[in-house]
Amino acid sequence: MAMQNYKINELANEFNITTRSIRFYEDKDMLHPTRQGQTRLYNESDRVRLKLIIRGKRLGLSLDESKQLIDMYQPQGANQKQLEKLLEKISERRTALQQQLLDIKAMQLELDEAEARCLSSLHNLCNT
Amino acid sequence: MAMQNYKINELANEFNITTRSIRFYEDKDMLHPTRQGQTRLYNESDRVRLKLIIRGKRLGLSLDESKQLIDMYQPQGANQKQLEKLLEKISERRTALQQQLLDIKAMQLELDEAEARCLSSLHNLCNT
DNA sequence: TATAAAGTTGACGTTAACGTAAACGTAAGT
DNA sequence: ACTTACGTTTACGTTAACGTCAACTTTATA
Repeated sequence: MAMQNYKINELANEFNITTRSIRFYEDKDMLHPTRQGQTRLYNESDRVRLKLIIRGKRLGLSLDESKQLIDMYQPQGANQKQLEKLLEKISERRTALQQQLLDIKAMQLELDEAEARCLSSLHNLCNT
Repeated sequence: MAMQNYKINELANEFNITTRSIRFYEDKDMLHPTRQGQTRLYNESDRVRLKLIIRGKRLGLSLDESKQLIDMYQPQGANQKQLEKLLEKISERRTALQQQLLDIKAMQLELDEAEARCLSSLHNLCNT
């Protein structure tokens, strides 16, 4: 089973983004496609990284934050200090995620109330 | 019990943002302080709106999106069409929140794995 | 072989969300 | 009266994350 390859447009379609964005991410050193001639070829690893970038965006992360997160996932030749720093960052991220969970719950409740008021208003409009 | 009032700096401190931001939000029509002389005075309603803005930011919403959400919460003199549009938007928001929940869970798992690898690497460093 | 389709690299434009600085008014403490 | 702190407006600066040409090459296809 040969390593799966993707052309830039395939990825752009799959994730519903522009090729411009994909090249931009490469510029930011977040993707590292090989070349066939001058054409970019992406492998599965790049695809995963792209997926993580998109997910990060949905959670409101900046590209820099996503990059840091992604880079954390393979602590290759990291020394002790770097590893401890990573653990710190992981912990911070976890805290942020917890907060986001709370925020989501709160916002869901407010949506419920807003919806109720909307429906009530609609009902009133019919009965007057 | 008189209506609670806040000065711009009190709010800035409470939410850990700059007064510049608060004035900016007013410019965007998201806050409506009264004036005492030329000084701004914020009431509880403004404070709540500010809280919603901040929460929106933590979830990655743009100011425009937050504004729309906040404006939804009081469908005052909305007609039927507007109310139905609101219900639609509420539903969309809910969907987005659901996706964010999934994203958070996924990211939490990945943080777990990343942490495990970090700890393992640290352990290896000690035993070699 | 022509011609369209998809790829490339610059380079400049754009929008959001403030930061920052200038230039000024006002109110409190010493 | 003087300073210090806080308030104001106006306006230009900045960063992130792309969009949008332009000018070109390569690949696929009729």
